[in-house]
Formats: sequence, C-alpha cells, structure tokens
Amino acid sequence: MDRRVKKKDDDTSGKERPTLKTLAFMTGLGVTTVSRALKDAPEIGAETRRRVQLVAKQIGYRPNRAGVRLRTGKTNVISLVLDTEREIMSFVSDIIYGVTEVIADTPYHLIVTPYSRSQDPLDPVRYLVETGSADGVIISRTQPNDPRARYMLERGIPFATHGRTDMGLVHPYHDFDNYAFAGEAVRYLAGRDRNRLALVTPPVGLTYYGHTVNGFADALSEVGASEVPFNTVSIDHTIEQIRMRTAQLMRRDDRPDGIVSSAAAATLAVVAGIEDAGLTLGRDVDVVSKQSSELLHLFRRELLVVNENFRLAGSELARAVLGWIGGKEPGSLQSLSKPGEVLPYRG
Amino acid sequence: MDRRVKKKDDDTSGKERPTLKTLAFMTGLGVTTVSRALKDAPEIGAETRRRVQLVAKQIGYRPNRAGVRLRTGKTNVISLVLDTEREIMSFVSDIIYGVTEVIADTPYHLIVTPYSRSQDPLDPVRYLVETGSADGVIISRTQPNDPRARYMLERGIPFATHGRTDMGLVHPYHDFDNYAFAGEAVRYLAGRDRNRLALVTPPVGLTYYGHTVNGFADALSEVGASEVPFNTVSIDHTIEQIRMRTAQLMRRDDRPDGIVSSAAAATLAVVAGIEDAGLTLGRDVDVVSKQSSELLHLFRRELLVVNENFRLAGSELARAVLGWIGGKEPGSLQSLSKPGEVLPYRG
DNA sequence: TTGGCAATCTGTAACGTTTCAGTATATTGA
DNA sequence: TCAATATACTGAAACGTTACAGATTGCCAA
Repeated sequence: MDRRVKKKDDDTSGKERPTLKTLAFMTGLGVTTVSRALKDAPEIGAETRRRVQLVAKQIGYRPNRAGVRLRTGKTNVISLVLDTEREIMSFVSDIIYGVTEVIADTPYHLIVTPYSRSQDPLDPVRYLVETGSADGVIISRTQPNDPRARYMLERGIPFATHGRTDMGLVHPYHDFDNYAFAGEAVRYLAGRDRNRLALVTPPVGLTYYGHTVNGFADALSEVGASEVPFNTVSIDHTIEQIRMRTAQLMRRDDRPDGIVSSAAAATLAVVAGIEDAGLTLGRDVDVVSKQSSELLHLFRRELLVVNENFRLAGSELARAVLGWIGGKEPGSLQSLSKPGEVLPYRG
Repeated sequence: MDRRVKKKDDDTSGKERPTLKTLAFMTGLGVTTVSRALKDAPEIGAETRRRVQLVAKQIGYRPNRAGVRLRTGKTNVISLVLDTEREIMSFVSDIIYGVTEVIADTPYHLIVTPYSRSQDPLDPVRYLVETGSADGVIISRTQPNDPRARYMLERGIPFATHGRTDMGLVHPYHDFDNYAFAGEAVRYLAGRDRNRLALVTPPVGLTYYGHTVNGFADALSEVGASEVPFNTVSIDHTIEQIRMRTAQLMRRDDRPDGIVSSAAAATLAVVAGIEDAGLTLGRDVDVVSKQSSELLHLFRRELLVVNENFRLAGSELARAVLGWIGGKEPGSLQSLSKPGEVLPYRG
C-alpha cells in the first residue's frame, strides 16, 4: 500500500548507466577510492587499482561528462570556429575530418562554432571563453594582428590558429607555406617563358595574403619577370566577380601570360574568364593554382596545380591544441607545411 | 596572519561568472525563486519575475551547461553523425552551416561525431545514446532498413535522417526527391532526342539509390527510351574508377547518348571518361547532373544541371530534430525537397 | 474566530565527479 | 616500547542546477 518512490542506492538492477557509486558498491570500496584508482593515483594499492579498472571495463563505465565538467571545469571539448560564408568548402570538410581523426581516441568532442560576415569575428571566441564552453579553440582566417589570438592569450585559453599571426606573441599554429607556394609557381611559370604574371590573392587582411604577395614579388624579381597588377579581386570574391574581372584583364593589351591562383574555386572562375576573353589556357596563358582536392586536372588538363592538404592541417591543429592543453610549450606546437612541386597533368 | 582560503558566498567581487547564487544574492531572493523566475514559472510574482530577469540580463547571466546537464540530463547538444570517408564535401560544409543557422539563437551546440568505413555505422550512434551525449541526432546515408533509426526509435532519442527509411516506422526526415530528379533528367534528355540512357547511381544500399533507379526506370518507359546498364559504378567510387569505367562504357558500340549523374564529383569523372573515349560532350552525349554548388557550368558549359541545396537540408534537419525534442509529432516533421528544373548553361 | 486556500517564496537534496581533510592500520627508527 | 611515518583507504563538501516538500502571508467564506 505504501508505494513510494524507489529509494536510491539499492539500484543493483544494472539497467541504469554505471557511475562511480555503482563501481564503489560492486568493489566494496569508497567512491573516492574508485575515482582515484581509475586515474592511477599513487596512493591506491596496486591490486585494488587493477581490480577497480577491471570491473570498470567489464561493466563499461564511462565518466559522466557533466559531473566532471561541473566539478573540474574541464569540458573535454574542442571548438572549431568557422566563418559560415567565406570558408572554402573543402576546407570545412577536410579540417573537420582531420581534427576528428586526432581526437578520436581521446575523450574530446568537437563542436563547430559558426559566425557570419555580419558579426565581429571576436564574438564567437568571446562566447566560448566567457561561457567556458571549450578547453581549446581552433580558428582560421588568421590575421597578422589577430584580436582573437590576443584575446585568448590574455584569457589563457589554449588555442591554435590556421595561419600565423605577426604580433610578436607566441602561440601554436599550423600554416601552409604560401610564400614558398607563390615562389614555386612563379619559377615554374618562368621556366615556361611566362614573364608577365598576375596573382589572384588570398583575402586582403589575412596573414597569408602577405606571405603570398611577398613570395610572388620576391620570385618575380629573382627570375626577372614582371607583375601585371590584379588587385581588384581576391579568392573571397564571388565566382562571377572573379570571372568578369579576369575577362576584363585578359582583354587588355598588357594582359598577363601567366596567372597564379590561391584557391581552386577561384581558378575555375579565372579559367572561365580567360575563355570568355577568347583566349586559350595553356597556349595564351598558363595558370598555376593551389587545390585541396584533385579536381582541377579533371577541369582543364592544362592547369598546373600545387596541392594543399587541409586534412593534415586539421590534424596538426588538433594536435597542437591538445598539446597545449596537455601542458606543452606553445612555441613547440607550431608547424609549417611545405608545398609540393608544381604538377602538370599526367595522363 | 590567518590567511586562510577565502570563504565562498561572500563573492561580490563580480569577477567570477555569475550563477544563480549571485543572482539570488543581488535580488535578495532564494536560489529556487531565481531559477523559476528565469524560466517564467507561474508561481512567481510578475514583478519579481521581471526584476530577476532584468538583473540577469544586466550582469550577463548564462546558465552553467554542466549544472543543467547534470541535474536534468539535458545536454543542449545536437550531434551530426558523418562518414569521414564517403560524405560529399559540399554536403559536409553546407549541412553544417544549415544546422548552425537554425540553432544559432537556441542554447544548442553542434557536435560532429565521425565514423569511418571500417566501423559499424551503428557505433557512433550507440555511443551518443549510451553516454547521453546529445539531445538529438542527425544522420545521413540513410538506408531503407536503417539499424540506426531503428535503434534510436527504440531508445526514444529524437533524431532526423537525411533521406528516408522504408521500415514502416515514423520519424522526421528531410529528403531530396530523387525519384523526381531522375525522371526530370530522363524527360529532358528525351526532349533532346537522347534515348539510350545510362545512370550513375547513388551508393547501392542507401534509400535514395532505390528512388533514383525507380525514377529513372519509370521515366524511361514513359518516354520510350531504353537503359544502357552501367552498374559497375556508383558515386561512392573513386574519381579514377568512374572515369575508367565511363571510358570503357563509351567505347562500346551500344554506348549511351545520355547520362544521368547523381553527384557533381562523379560527373567530373564521367566527363573525363567521355573525353578519354574521344567523344564530345553535348554532341555525342548529353549529361544531366545533380550539383550542390554552382561549379559544373564552369567546368563544361554543355552540362545540364539540377541543383540540390544541402544548406536547406541542414536547416530542415535541425528544425526537425528540435521540433521532436520540443514535443512535436515526428510524423509532422518530414519534408521533401522538389528538384528545380534541368538547367542548361546560360551565358 | 477559524479553517481553507491561493499566491509567493524558500531550504534541502540530488545529479556524478574530484578534492580536502581526515582515519585506520601497518611499518619503521631509536 | 613508543612515537613518527608511510600506506591505503574514506566521508563530506562543493561545483550549478532543478524538483520536491514545505513555509509564510494574506484573504475570504463559514
């Protein structure tokens, strides 16, 4: 008649998810001991430790994330912060996979934190830090003087940037060597007797804009070629804009005979523009382009490509953040990926 | 001399993140009252409610996720489960952005849960459910008899599938009408006097494989065209495989004069294969392809395209899961996106 | 006056974890 | 022998939240 709610603690039904209390009951130990045994604390007897760990494995114990997080503040979350409007498509996909590859056998989860063109890029980062939503952050579209990096450094939250900064501050990053890329591209074109070159730049304001432009300029003077200015577009522009402006450029008398492009999508537009102007790729003009998936050679065999591996970038960035969280020196968590050689189409 | 650790509760420094206790102290109310006032509970006086909410807004109070999660089990997390090897690149990017668009003004976070070819696709879902890591799940690559959907239905966790199932079970989904797509493609090709048609299918085993194949077959008999079997590839195959097999196909005497392709990347390979065989797109053969970004017309103007909007899919899926979590009927959260018309290139 | 009731508000416990401050027992050194 | 110390373990408190079971007040009907 007294059907009151079942008291807790006598829950041996095994249906609920096991907690430390479950383990404590099963092993006859205290909750504290179990907790310490699981994390190999030194003050626990060797046999007890083994016993607890065995039982834990047997019943498939997994620490409750909310419990840990509430108590310790550790979220076991890495956040990837992305611009939902300007990020390269394959970048998003590959970098996510690269990150997940690395965190797969860790307790970390990956959350994607978006922001859009209209917002301050600092907003999402501020949100993450203020709400303590992540143990580590990965950002892209890095600027030489990046307020996000500065902010996170101030607040002491581990992060890694895709691309470098130039503020005299040390933090983990992964970057592709765009200086080398632009240089290689120019030298390759020079080797084909192209000596009036134009550059489709990265977005103005991002650090690798500078790297690319410098690599381009330095190599130009090295090989004695000249630049045909093409400052009206960057790879952030729409396909249509790039196409139109390329067509304009290619109709001029002083048109370039070689173009270096910093992204595959832009290259599609550039080629369209070239053809709009009635010119032929490979004959009238050569184009060297970065790409992150193997599609440009399907597009036009005459294209010359350099591969950039975003999946690798994702892995490196994840490793860097985890390393920092794990106490490594930020300065030791920086990596630069060298471009491979310029590849013409091979049957 | 007695510098013991600062007792809690007298923390008016305002430097720490505010909690309910902070609010309680500031308003002079009890923690319980504050909690209820913030969620508009009816037993709180109108003025008190307003007062609490005002103060909360002023000091930027945000509920601690770990606290809520521990107490209620609510994670405020949606998980997107992805195959890290076979998912279409633009799919990943766009669907993520679609989802984040919808959850942007909710307390939800998006976590990406990956699995790879070698694993059972059920693994990640089981993990999510068993560890209670998400309030809702979105899966793709849906099968007619999908163990993941069945499992989640059994366990009572809200989810939505990209693509339909066919198990007689009701659950939210969003799907593109691939039956209609294949039909439209066939009819369009028939209108151009193409009547020996081949189909580059979706991955065998996924639900939309069946839809596509049926739409193709039904339209074929409707217009009196015939099928050139091309069962050796699907869009899951590599670029190289598709290219090679297309070339083989196109070298045969009974080659098709029209091809319908279910994905843009496959289409690039198909076109390469066609050209490998010495044929010309638009003259010897027409190709109708689905695409999710506007690049096929840059690739070859002769291509005929139908657009599929993955960003929309992401939004719809997110809306569906949130709807289910919010108590709506799963049956009312299903949507089907009709394909637009077949588009030839327009200068 | 009393009891009942509605309207507001409050303290306590609990979610699962880790940390702090122990306790109990065995071991060591002198 | 006794105290000091090392070893192995433990209960209670706390993280921030919500649910439960009251408590207090004022008002009204009987």
